Amino acid sequence: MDDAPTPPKISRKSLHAELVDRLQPLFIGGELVPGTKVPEKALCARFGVSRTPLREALKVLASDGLVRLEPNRGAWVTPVTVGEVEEVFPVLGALEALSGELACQSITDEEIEAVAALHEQMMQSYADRDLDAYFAVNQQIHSAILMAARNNTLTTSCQALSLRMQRARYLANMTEGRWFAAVQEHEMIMKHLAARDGKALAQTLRDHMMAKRNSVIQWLESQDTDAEPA
Amino acid sequence: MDDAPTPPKISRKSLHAELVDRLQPLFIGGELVPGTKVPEKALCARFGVSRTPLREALKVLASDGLVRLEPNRGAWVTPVTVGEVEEVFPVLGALEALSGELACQSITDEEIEAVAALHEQMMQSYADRDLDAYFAVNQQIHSAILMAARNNTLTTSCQALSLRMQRARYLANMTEGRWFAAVQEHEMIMKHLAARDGKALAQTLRDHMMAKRNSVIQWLESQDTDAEPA
DNA sequence: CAACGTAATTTTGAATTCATAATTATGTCA
DNA sequence: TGACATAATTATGAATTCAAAATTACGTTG
Repeated sequence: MDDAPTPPKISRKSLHAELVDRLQPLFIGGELVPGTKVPEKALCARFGVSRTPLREALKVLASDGLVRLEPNRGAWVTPVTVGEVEEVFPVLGALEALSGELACQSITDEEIEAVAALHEQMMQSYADRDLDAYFAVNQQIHSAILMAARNNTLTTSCQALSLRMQRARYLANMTEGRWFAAVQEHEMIMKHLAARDGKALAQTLRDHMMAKRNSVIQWLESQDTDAEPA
Repeated sequence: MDDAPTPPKISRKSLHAELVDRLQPLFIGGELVPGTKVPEKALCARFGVSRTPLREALKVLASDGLVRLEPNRGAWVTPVTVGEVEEVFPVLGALEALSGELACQSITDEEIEAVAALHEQMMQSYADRDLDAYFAVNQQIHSAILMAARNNTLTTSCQALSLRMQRARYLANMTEGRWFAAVQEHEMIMKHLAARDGKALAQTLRDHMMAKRNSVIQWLESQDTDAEPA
């Protein structure tokens, strides 16, 4: 039957790029723990590749800030510090604000409907108290807005920074109060997007980011004071 | 005398990082021409290194958008297209706007004086019609504001994008009118910074970026119509 | 037995090697 | 001569190898 009229992929991406994609989830998922060493040898074995492409991938991840390369001492998973979080969120806020403004200029009615559908789905996840599902859909919404901004550079920059913060956000169990507030912020986001009010959407997204920032920092600081006096 | 009480550098940075630093100027300086192939072999010979660290450096530069890696076809210098410029400048504008806002919150009187000195120097370069000096000091001013923002992530993101645009900006000979306008924009920037008016500085920096964007695009389009009908 | 110094081991960084893909050169035939 | 097919060459991607650095293990001495 399928005598290959379409080669599954004209050209598989190079090994190091594949590895970058496969390693990222390990950071988000918490398998690679901030502050610990990246087990080069184990990862080579796991993915069945030699050290050359793996080390190339680590260089790229290092330039994205996910790992830190210490000369002659290997690669370490970048620790999630209060300082880092304080730095990254404002930048992310500025970028998301821009994405909101641009999205309002270019988004189609169909795309707005699609975001609205995701929004409803997220509200359902909130009602169900399903945090994993909530996070996943939340991510999709921000992604969809980014897509509607029609700016690939912006998308790339956002995603790189977002990745760094996601490991923190995933760990940081939201409080009930913060979760409720986040949901309300998303109602606003949806409203401004539907009205194509770029200025308002930008400001709401920026505020949303800063609120997330505060939430994560609060959690980080509570962790510090919990763990320190052991 | 100096029997090494301080080793010049506790540890030299790794070869690939050194290469990244040494390759970047070749992009800005125009030695590596947009759209052409990166001469891997020649660069290895030039820097006296093997292909491994050079290829690692190329992976990093690719993730910064300076080169494009085509599987099995090597590395190509990313072409400077109208589309790219239209994408990057707004992002750069958002980031510089943030840098202005943050700088106003943290900058010291001494730092303001230092920027003012650079500003005067730039004005002198303008009076002298010394474009190279003007560009160099201009770069330093933006850098100083970024430094005053006290946000390393922001600095890194800005510089990576700025690098991509610099090759275009360097090529794009400013018109007399544009140069005059840029100088006036810088007068505003200086004024708002001295007054620590974050909002106003942010807006001015954003406008400044968009004006640069238009200038570069205009030049790019004039190039297209010049070159195409050969 | 604690602190230090030395040797063995492991890990890292970078050069080299090797298989494969792409490009160029050469030859053939209409 | 020009279009195509095939062979030679070169470039690329990734594994392997090797030297140097760091870490660990061990033994010595006070």
